[in-house]
Amino acid sequence: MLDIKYLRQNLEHVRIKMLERGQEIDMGRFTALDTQRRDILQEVEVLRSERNAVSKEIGEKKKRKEDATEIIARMGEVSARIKTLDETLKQTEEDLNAFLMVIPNVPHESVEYGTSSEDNPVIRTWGEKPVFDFTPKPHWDIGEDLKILDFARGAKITGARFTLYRGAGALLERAITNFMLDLHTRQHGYLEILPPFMANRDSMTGTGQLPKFEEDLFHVEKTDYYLIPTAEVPVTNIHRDEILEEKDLPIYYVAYSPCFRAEAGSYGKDTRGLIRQHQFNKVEMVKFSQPETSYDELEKLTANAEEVLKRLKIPFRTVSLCTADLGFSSAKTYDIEAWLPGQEAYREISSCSNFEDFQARRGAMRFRRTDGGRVEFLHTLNGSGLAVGRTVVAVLENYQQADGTVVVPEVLRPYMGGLEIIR
RNA sequence: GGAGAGAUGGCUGAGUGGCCGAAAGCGAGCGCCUGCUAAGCGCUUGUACGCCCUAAAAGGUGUACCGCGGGUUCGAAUCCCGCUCUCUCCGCCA
Repeated sequence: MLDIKYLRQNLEHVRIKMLERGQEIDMGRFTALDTQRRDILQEVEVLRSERNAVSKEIGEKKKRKEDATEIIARMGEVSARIKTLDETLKQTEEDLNAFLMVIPNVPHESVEYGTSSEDNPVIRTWGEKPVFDFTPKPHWDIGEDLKILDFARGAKITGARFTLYRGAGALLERAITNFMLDLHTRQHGYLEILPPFMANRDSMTGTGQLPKFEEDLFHVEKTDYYLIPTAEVPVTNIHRDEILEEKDLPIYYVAYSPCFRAEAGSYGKDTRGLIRQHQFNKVEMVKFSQPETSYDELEKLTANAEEVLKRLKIPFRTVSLCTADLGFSSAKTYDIEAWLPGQEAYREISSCSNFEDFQARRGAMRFRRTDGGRVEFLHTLNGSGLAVGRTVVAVLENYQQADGTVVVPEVLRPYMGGLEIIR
């Protein structure tokens, strides 16, 4: 959510920034609601003030056994008026809030203007693409041939976009997860979290999934709960409605979780393989920082995610999302794209974002300055470190051999009982 | 699933209709005192929103907030209703 005072004072600037994202915002409606709210607020507060004063007077009169029936009657009318105004005020605030809640974040000044993912500038490229003396296979063929991925049975058990892992496949997924958690906790200074895999409406609203993107979520019937689409939701909401001490910042958390996405509107896209599933595993890094250091933290966070691919020796490139491709809550996002030889394409494997105070404002996440004691919104960041299923894809495709077997990356072998080749 | 108890400021804990944004203690901050440390003394110590002032802060002022949402009343932390969460006991269960 944007700062309402900032919005008031920068109407045109925000309008243009939203247009760059491809969003038309009706600023007239905002101004009307905002003005109406303040007008009613002022009127009702004057009346409340009067009621407070006179009620005190009534109390004193009664104590002195004086007659107060006349002013009691008058205050009855004032109270009735307050009640009416309160109802209008409540409605206006709801409308205003609903309006603000669906306005995306303002892109950071360093974010380039663009109209699609084609316009995302490449920031850096790492690694040598493997050269094969045979035609590399896509991971779904590799996985099925080795009997480590079973798409047909996943679909039988549940439905499309669900996969059954077997044997070395299941072990590989688990090994990658543990390797990444160990790297981030032991080398990069993150505290491991194991969060709930369902979250309530307030949490979903805090991080920005709701109210706008309800159709992307799985809702659990007869409850207020949603399956989390990413560990970002429960982990960022750890500090919802809290005031932290500045000395405790920055805070680094890392969490493994399964992620559940309805993938509405992606019919026909990536229908084969592990790339786009309704359920997948992810290791997520989440940071809380002071505003002045959040962009340094974003660079470090992105480097932490890249380090996973470097250690796995998988080629990748990092792009900066342009205005049109930027997520709803994000001010700036780097996507890390791993090279997939089977598809001859770079595919997203991590997304690292700085939300600035956008989520903090929605979720009332604040901190108190050591110097001066002022309370301010903090900045939240997160990034995949990495998407586990897609890392399995990258390993299978980059480490495949002519005979259909797959070499296990060296850093994963300790996590797989020393296994060197999946055959 | 059944029965009961509870939810107050950073923490502990008073408060059963007006004198309560809220006692007291602890903690924290500032100052005084003491050769250092400790003790002692004094003061300060929530958040949000609106308005005034300001370049912006600071400051002033008003309103709201005692788990959340309604209700009664001139007036609610306090009375009534609903909900959520926590704890205890019973049942069930990994």
